[in-house]
Amino acid sequence: MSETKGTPREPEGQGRGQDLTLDLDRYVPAFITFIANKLSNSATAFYQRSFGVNVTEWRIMSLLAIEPGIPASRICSVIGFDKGPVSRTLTLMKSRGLIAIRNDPQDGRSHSISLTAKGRATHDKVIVAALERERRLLACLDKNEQEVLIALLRRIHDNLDAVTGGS
Amino acid sequence: MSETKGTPREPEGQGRGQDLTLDLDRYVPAFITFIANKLSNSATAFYQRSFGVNVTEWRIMSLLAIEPGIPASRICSVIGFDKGPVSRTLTLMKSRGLIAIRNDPQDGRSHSISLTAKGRATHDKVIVAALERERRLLACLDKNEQEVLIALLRRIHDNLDAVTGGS
DNA sequence: AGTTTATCGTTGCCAAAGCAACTAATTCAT
DNA sequence: ATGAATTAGTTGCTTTGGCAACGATAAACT
Repeated sequence: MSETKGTPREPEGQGRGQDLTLDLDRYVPAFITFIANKLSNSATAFYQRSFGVNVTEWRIMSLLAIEPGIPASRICSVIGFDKGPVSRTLTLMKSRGLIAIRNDPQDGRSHSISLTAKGRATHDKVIVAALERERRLLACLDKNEQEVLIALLRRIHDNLDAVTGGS
Repeated sequence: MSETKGTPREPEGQGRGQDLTLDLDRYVPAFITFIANKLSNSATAFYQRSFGVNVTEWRIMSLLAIEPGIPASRICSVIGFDKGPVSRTLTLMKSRGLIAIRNDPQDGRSHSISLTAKGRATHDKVIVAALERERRLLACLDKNEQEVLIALLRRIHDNLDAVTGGS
């Protein structure tokens, strides 16, 4: 308010002086958090209602379809979740017959996790809905813009240590 | 695995047939969720330790600095949170002297919320750290790429109804 | 070999946030 | 003007997910 937008030096966006504020139309952490929360909430509601799985379970299933036989630690690092919730979710999924957990003969601490036939069948249903949801989300961008977005997000993803590590 | 990557029709990325799987290197919802979770977790840990506020409190403060005197409903819609947690957080912030809540003389249900001097002082400290965190996050992109990312995220943000609404 | 150290996973505990039910207040419709 | 519908915010309940402590196994270092 006290700052005139009349000098649009391209990379400005905040007031200088004593009334420094965020520009919420350009603040990336807020954007990403907002989008992610809405996506996860609506995905859980929809997947739960339609297929009886929540988003976390779906993410685990989608990874197990790609990399069968992985241990829990691999799931944690790929989906970025703590091992506590992952362990609990795996226990639940096993009890529902979605996954099989075998001991790793090489390492008594580790396990080999994979989808059962039932888990695979559920996966094959959910993935159709998941891809359709992504398609709708990205429908506001043309094909090239989608590629640009994916490339930029991947670089941000790979740069997260710059924020989460050294604080 | 059963699909040869030898026919790279640009917009492929998934196997066809019975072993349809996600391509996690190109699946936007997973990227965004991963990034958002890591950002929020590390932000809360850092802001809590350094300034005694969590990320939700910081988001509310940053909005109150921009739009003093708004009601809670406005906070909910801008930060994308449910009114329950927002109400509880506001109560806590008031008890700590960060914000003032006055009754709206026009509407007995509504309130006018604003930062106190103490809240403003905290805001002015946190924002420096927040901008520095964003700077580090985006340091892997050049200035133009950052602009592109912001524009694309804004369009995704504005398109969320396509996924959260009709399903 | 034996002791330390590191890793995998489980569990207890807690904070964060959504949903639903509710109260109070306002607006809308007759 | 009065009853119906809407809206603002509070509160109870539940789910989700992180952190820390732990037990069990494996690796590393004398």
